[in-house]
Amino acid sequence: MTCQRQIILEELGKVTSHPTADEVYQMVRRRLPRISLGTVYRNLEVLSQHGLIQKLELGGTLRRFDGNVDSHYHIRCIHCGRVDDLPVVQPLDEIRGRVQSQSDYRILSCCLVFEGVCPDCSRHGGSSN
Amino acid sequence: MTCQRQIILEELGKVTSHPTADEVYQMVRRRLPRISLGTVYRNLEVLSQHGLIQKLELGGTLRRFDGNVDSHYHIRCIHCGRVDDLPVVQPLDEIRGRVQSQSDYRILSCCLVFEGVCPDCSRHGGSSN
DNA sequence: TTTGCTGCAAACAATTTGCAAACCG
DNA sequence: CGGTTTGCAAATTGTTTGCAGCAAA
Repeated sequence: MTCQRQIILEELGKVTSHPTADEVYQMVRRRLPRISLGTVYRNLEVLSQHGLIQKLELGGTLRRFDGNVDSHYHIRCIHCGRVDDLPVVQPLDEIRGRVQSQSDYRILSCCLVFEGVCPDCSRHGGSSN
Repeated sequence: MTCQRQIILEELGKVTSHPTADEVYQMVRRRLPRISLGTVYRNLEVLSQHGLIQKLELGGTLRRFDGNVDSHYHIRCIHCGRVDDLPVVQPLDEIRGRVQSQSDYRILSCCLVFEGVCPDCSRHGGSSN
């Protein structure tokens, strides 16, 4: 656990915004101005493989990262790209168990992803990215 | 509906393999040797916006396309990247309704994505891509 | 001294775009 | 004709990699 890795983890823990790799880079750079984007990518990868953060691949172009490793749902705004957490209305483990019994894959994980329009974009007619 | 667009749609309807854009390009090229990859991308986009096909963003690097537009689950093998359909153990509309009542997003769609190891990769110890 | 990590820059892969010609209505 | 779509090639975007120097064990 290098200093860079530690700080990346800390910064991710501070926010609930599901930042992209580049956003993490910007956040971390305030504390480590000389860190490189490559290092950020490498450490995000290592951290997620150790289960300390979650790598989110929710569609849209960008990969995002989440300091909250508990299993939960996400929703992405198709207008602005913002990603939020959703209340869990049913444990995914339950669905996963039922699917597992019907599939000959060995299931390792599952995620439930919603797409929609966030409150801000609904209000403003949803301009921009 | 141009000739190219028609053929792309037809070819997608023939398979259940969730091909990538490039795989669609290879399929279509057998019938239209002079079609370009750019045209394939453009038409896949148009077709999915008109709800004639489904664009899948299941994680992993590649975007995939599905001629089956009914709402269903998918599973992706983390070893070989193969994508299969799964038996639906609970309608997504039901979960979606429950989430909608708790969220201030306007929900447009949702998808349930599983990750695991496919039977082939399980057997062979799961080499390769 | 070996091992792993960094910053940097170049490489990559998937997708998108600009453009002139071809096509369609 | 006017708008759309095409093939082609070049550009863009997000991410990964090679490498030489550093730091820690």
